[in-house]
Order: sequence, then structure tokens, then C-alpha cells
Amino acid sequence: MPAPASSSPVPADFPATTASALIAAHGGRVTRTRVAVIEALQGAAHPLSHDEVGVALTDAGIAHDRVTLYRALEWLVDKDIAQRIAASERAWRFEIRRGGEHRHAHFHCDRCGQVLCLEDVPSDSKPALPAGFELDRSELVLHGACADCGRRGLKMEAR
Amino acid sequence: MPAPASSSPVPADFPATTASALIAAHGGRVTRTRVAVIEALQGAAHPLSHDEVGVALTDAGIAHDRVTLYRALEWLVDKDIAQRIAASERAWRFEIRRGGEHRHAHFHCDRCGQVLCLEDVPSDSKPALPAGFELDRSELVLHGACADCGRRGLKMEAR
DNA sequence: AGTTTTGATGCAACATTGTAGCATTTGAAA
DNA sequence: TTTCAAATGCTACAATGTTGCATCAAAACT
Repeated sequence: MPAPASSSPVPADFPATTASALIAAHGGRVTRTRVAVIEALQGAAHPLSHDEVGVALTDAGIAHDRVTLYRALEWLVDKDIAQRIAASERAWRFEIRRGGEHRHAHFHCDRCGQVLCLEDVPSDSKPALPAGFELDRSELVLHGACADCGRRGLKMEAR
Repeated sequence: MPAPASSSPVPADFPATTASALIAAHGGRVTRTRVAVIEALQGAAHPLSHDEVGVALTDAGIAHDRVTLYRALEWLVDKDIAQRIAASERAWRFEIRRGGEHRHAHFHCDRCGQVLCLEDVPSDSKPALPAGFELDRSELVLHGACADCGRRGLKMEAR
């Protein structure tokens, strides 16, 4: 349940902690699906694919439709509550946007496909662009092998 | 298997100019499809999607199969003749690897989806990674609006 | 609390992008 | 020329999103 606005003087850009508050602050309807999606993303140690979010919802006992999930994620990105990452492979990864404009790089393991956040590696380069271009954001993705996989002499697939 | 070094004194890492030479230097068979794909990539002003390469082949009068094209591109990436870029959207983009290890950033227009090379913006950051991680390469993709699109007040889709 | 409005959902159907298996063709080595 | 693995071209299928539309329900309004 969203807290009555009267008793919660929280500006829309305040990094609200609860899913409900986040949704309400952006003028959306607080539904079970959206709440569960946000909580799944907030609780994740790394950016989640659409499919991983789906599994999280199922685990939480929230019935959901594939399309609804896509739309919930799309809405979150649109409201800048979450962001998409095109790390590699064909599926998007989603991640909650934490306070402010702090953008960090990501690491994609070319062996297992896992993606993780490199919180201390900034992704905010603002190089000079050709005339007429406008820069919105920069996405830095590092590729290689993660610790779990190691690179045991196997040639990595250039995926 | 690699071509017999005896008859072709061209080291595999030599920046051969012709498609045929490139292919042969990597021990591949020189087929019309591969030659045409390489020439399409070499002649392109920006990284091409699988589909764009297909159009180029058709324009060049080279009949081809969708799957063959995927496999030709896969082979080029495997041989490090070309590289894949996950700029955004769901389709890969392909680009010829020019001499040496020079890696540059790319710009993705969130309005028209076009991707272009930023030859003077390097993409070679080598930040410290957690223990056990191995870095292979870094991919820097800038997002925004290109000059053609401009950002005419329209909200960009966060694609 | 009941009604209304419209945003959100669920379903079916479709689109795009990429892979796998296998019979056939063909580049180039012998 | 002959030979044979490498490439190709099907067909089928898998994975990931998207569109349209009828239905449901969150929350605003009596």
C-alpha cells in the first residue's frame, strides 16, 4: 500500500527505498508485479535479465505474464527507476538506478555470460563528439573471464 | 587448418588489404560470400548489422543464405578479422578490425538506431578488477542523438 | 462504501534475431 | 582429375521482444 501523500513529504526525485514509494512517486499504479520486480532488482547482486526477474517473481509466488513483465521493466526504464544494459548476448539486463547520476561500468564474462557491476569503475566519460551530436550517457562494458570461470586455457567464444 | 606457411609468406597478423588475402592468411577457403562480406564491411562507414551486410551482398549480386551469412560473420569474428559490437538493440553489429590493437568507442543514436565509429575516442581502459578476473577487452558505447536526428525536444526512447 | 475511469494485465499471435542438423556443393590439395 | 573436408543452403527450431485487444483492478470521485 502506498503511504498517503499527505503524511510522506517525499519529493519525486528522492531516492525512495520502498518499491511502492518509488512507483507512486512517478505517478504509476502500485501493482503486485511492479513491486515484486523492483524488489527483485533491488535485492539482486548483479543486473538481471528479463528471464531472471521472471524466476524471482515465480519464487516469490507472484503469478505473472511474460508480456506484463516486459512492460513493467519498460516502464521502470522509462521512468528512470531502472536502466537497461546491453552487456552482450541478446537479452537486456536490468538494474535499479541508485541515487544520483553515479554510473558504473559492468563486467561481462564471455565464458558463463554472467554480468556484474563494477561499482568503483565509473562509466561517465564525456569525450568530444562530432558537431551536432548530443551525448546522453556512456556505457562501459569490460569483457573477459570472471573468477568463477577462470580462463583455464580454453579459448573464449567471442560472444 | 592453417595455410602452409611455405607458399604464403604473409604472417597471419599482417594487415592484408584484399579480402582474399585476409581469408587465405587465416587458412580459410576463399568463397564469394566471404569475400563479399569482407568487402562490404571494409567499404562501410559504420559497423553493419547482419541484415545490412545481407543487403550489401544482394546489391552486389551475390546470392546468399541467411544462415551462411551468420556463419561467415561468425568465422570472421573467430579469426579476429572482424569484431562484434553490442551497441544496443538486439542485433549485433560487425566491423573490420583494422591494423593492430587500436580499439575505439562507438556512438549509438537512440533515435534512429544508427551506430558509428568514434575513431579518436579510445576504448582501452584497463581498470583494476576483482581478484581472479581476467580482462580481455573493453567496449565503450556512447548513447545520445546523432547530428541527423538532432534532439528536437522529443524524448528519446531508452532503447 | 459504491461507482467510475483508465492504467495495468493476460492472452494470442506475430516479428526479429540467431542456432542446429544434415544433405549437397565446391575450393583447393594431391 | 580426383578427392575430401570446408562451406553452403535448406528446414526446423530456439530465444527474445512486440502488438492488439478484451478484461481486470487501483485509486480517484462521488
